[in-house]
Amino acid sequence: MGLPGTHRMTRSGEYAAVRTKGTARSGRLMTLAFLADESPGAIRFGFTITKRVGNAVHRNKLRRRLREIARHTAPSIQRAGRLVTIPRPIASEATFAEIQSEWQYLVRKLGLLPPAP
RNA sequence: CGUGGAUCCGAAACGACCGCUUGGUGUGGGCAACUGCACUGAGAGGAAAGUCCGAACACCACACGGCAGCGUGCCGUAUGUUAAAUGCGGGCAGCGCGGGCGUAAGCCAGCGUUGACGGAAAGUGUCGCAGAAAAUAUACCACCGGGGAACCACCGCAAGGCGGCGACCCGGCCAGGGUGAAAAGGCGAGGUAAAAGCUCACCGCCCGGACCGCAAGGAACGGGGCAGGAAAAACCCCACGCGGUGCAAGACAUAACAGGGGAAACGGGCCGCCGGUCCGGCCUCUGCAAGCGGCGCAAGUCGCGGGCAGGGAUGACUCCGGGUAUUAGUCGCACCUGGCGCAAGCCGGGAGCCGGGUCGCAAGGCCCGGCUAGAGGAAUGGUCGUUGAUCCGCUGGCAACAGCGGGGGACAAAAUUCGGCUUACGAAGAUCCGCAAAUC
RNA sequence: GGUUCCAUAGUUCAACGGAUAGAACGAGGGUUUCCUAAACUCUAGAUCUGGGUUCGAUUCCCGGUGGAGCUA
Repeated sequence: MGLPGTHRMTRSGEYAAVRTKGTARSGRLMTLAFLADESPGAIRFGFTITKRVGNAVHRNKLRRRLREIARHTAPSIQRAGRLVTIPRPIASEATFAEIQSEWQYLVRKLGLLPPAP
């Protein structure tokens, strides 16, 4: 899994709820969707990597990079909820720094982090 | 030297920081499930891929009979506990190369290469177009022989005669007919009115076959005028093999009725169908028996009842593309109150490798010990730095190459395990072999 | 993971192993109309890919690619 258990999303119902009820922000490389939880708790992350991205090796690589970014950013996010990341196929060709900066930019647009100084 | 093929090796290296899954030990929390911390070990491939074969293993009733269906298909041998498969050797057939013999048809040996390589004289069906004809060899054109209307020429006064051409009829009849992927033995001679294996020589072919070979098969010799085109990756026939389903198989958590008979109307399973059979249910009988009640001081006896069903609170889980309504199942804890059941939990350790012992001449057999990835919205990683196989650009140089800059490894990731097959794949290296040679 | 199946014009479907691979809708051009629609007419356009069997392959066989269904 790559993330502590409290930060995981494991059921397809959760993904569906976030995509239909949550608010989404799109960038050049990916789309982020967020759904706030009523009760307090930790932020939970999910990743949807479609087969259009490539074969299993490329999908694994991309998911691990996104997971690593989320792992480093998670302590800064105070709100409870569920956040789904859906990258576009071109994201597999981007560098780690490009993915990281866009992901954090989209997270700020969703109001989960204070604006960049 | 170049180039091609096969097999093997190999799958960039090192470091720092931050993480994930999991085994063990210690320790803390919790009733438990579980969870925190510390230390220590393990953590993708040669194809993990495609899912094309096979095996292990598991369950279904240890696996019944027939039909259907599916698979395999030259021979020997080795490896593979068996299988799938692979290696080696051989046979036959096709193609290519050059050579020898022969007037030629053709034959002979050699080298290379290819072959899903049982059967087309068991049966059914197919062979478009073209062509006279496409599988029963018939009709047609043309040819040859006989008869011969009409017409023409000649002779004759005429009747008529003779000759030519010849519709048509009878017979010969497959040698010729520019087609086609394929045309029904070839070639030479004889033969004939013209022809034809009609006859003969040679060659080919078919049948039998001494003998050789483990076998596939080869073959001296003898016989036969020659039938029998192709395709079975068309149906099919023959031989051999196959019970079904796949880890989403399944197992676990003491026990919680047993046996006989009947009916043949029900359900399920063994295989897709039929037969046959098994299990369950139904009816009935016998035995045992929880519980309740009556009688009895008691042992006991009589009757009812009945052999697994019902309800509730809370938390979580299973399931779900979305919505509404409703419901089911499971787990832990607390309940009557245990069990059953269970998709949650847990197991799924099988097979392989290494070492030792022992038996054996050996190949190898047996025993013991150790090692072994176990994830599951799916771990095995992320970032940075150094080095750099190779590549790109620029400059210099005839060239090898040198300098500077850039980029930085191919294909592709376990999902029960193992053996094969197929497909994908960067660089370097190792071994063997071919692109021939020799003889007649 | 396992298992079953499919692939033909832009789309939906045809085609005993033998035409120039056919039809409908769609597309483009033309006729008609003041213009459009409708109608009529013409045209273009395809066998997923690589081998094999066969005289000949969309069809039969074997690899590959892509896609779909079933299975808790």
